Amino acid sequence: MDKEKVASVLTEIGVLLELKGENPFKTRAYVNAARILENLGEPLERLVSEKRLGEIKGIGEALEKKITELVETGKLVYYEELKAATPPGFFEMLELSGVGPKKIRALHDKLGIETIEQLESACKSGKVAGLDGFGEKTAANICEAIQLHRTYASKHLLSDALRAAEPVLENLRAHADVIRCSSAGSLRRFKEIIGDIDLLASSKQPAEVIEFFVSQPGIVKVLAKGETKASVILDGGIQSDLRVVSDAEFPFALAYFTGSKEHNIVMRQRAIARGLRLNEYGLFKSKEETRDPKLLLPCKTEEEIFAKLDLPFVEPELREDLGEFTAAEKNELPELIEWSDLKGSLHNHSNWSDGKGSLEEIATFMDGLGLGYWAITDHSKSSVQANGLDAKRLREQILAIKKINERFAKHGSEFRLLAGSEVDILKNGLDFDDELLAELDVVVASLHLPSGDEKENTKRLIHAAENKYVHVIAHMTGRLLLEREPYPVNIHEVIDACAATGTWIELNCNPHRFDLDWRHWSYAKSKGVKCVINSDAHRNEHAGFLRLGAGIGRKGWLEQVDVFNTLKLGLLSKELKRKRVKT
DNA sequence: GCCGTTTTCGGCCCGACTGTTTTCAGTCG
Repeated sequence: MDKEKVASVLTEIGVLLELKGENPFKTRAYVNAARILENLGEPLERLVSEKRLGEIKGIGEALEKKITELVETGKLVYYEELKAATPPGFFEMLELSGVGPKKIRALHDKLGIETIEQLESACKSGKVAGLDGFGEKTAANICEAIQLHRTYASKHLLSDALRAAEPVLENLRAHADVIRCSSAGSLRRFKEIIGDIDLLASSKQPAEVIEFFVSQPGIVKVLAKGETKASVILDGGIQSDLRVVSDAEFPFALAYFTGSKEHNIVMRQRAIARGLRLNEYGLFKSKEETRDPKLLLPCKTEEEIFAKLDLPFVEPELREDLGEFTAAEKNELPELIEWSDLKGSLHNHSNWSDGKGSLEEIATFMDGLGLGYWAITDHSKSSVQANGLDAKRLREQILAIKKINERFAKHGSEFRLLAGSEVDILKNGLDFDDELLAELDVVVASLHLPSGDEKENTKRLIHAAENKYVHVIAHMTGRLLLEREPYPVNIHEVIDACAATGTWIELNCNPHRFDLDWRHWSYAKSKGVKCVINSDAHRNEHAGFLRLGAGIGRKGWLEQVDVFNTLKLGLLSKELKRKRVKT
């Protein structure tokens, strides 16, 4: 069993233990172990066979035994027994807002409820309201939560969350009673999937700001409203929480609510180790929890908080407790890429295949954005559904691009279109022969029809990387966020092959993809593999994806030097030719 | 269930909001 599956079993055990009413710290140990495995730098099988699992902090005797059983036998008796003893409907009930393990347990023990449907009818018949610790209001809230659960999915794409959050933030910023405000949480950390939108503001009149917030246009429902905090559902079904604090508290609250939870725990521990206490209200000279202003070590910004804990500023995208503290202590934090470093995109479409604009329109638009180049990589002939180009049409397109470039040159513009192809990786090789590929400026290779077999997919991708005319492996895993799982592929083996052949890997910045996942870039980087942040544009507006892609690149610790489409055209062209010369 | 340069046992981050409570439990982040 591979580490992703092992990790998901451990996470599920965590949930099962929670439902069982186990010690919450025991629960956390399982969830924590799952996280450790997901971010493992080396193959889990090797750790197991060399009996080195126990050396990892957070994995003790019991977890080592269970993980070993999972890896070696593909199952775990403990997990199966736990699962058999838990009604499957519990998991769905847990997704209801306001319903947690304790309530589920009580509802089951006293009313025998095992499914959402039974829960709904028990609420309606008044049975729930009659229970100890429950009441009319709770029953009504559960009914509403069930409705919301059915209407809205609870996870959202980063791009959707940004689109919903930006106007609200803008309005808050313009409000006279708001001193500072910011997004926080997973949105500020630029996670590819967002649960809800966390917002933070500072003000001397918190109640006024809360009132203003809940009266924003496009709010479907106000879930909760207090003096300093409110939760709403925005149009489109995304929940948004606003917290209002004093301006002195703002940097502490911003750091706290930005998280991640794991990052915060380390920050608190660093404070404790220095005889201080850190919480959302401040950094205090105290050995106990406090918010006594007399003990406060004032900080105007997050930078100052980090400095008082002997650290340089850690960018929000890095705050996942995935190595940022070690790097910060050694003063080795990366200088993260900025989206304005990007000079163009090497994977895009036109109306010659399934894109929207003509070559001329695309060139004019991208030049107008101030970009230096834009590759046209329409689909190859096997992608019939996308109107893929055959060899004849591709050669016509190369000529058409040449003419457009001549016109740009004549008018003194340095902007250029690059002639390319997104060539399909088929079962028996690439969709075009080498002779044609050699005529292109840039070749992007994609696996559009993967098999269900990891070995087969891996082999095909490696084969593509080994072709000296292929510059870039595009959207390596084929995932569609919240829609489709990645196809099975051994990512490390493909990265190794790219390293050996000088092939670049794409960070596809379509917000449904963000593929290759940011979690794999540190490995790619360690192998010296270069990244290309591509918008995979099918219409001109998609150039805006580059901003999102750069943000995901930052999450993957990428710097300008790691990303080849930060190069100016002259240097890029040299790099594009290098692989062909080398082999 | 994990962990330990004070500890091998007793901690493990902690506060706001809600609803049900007359002082707190559950949930959430």
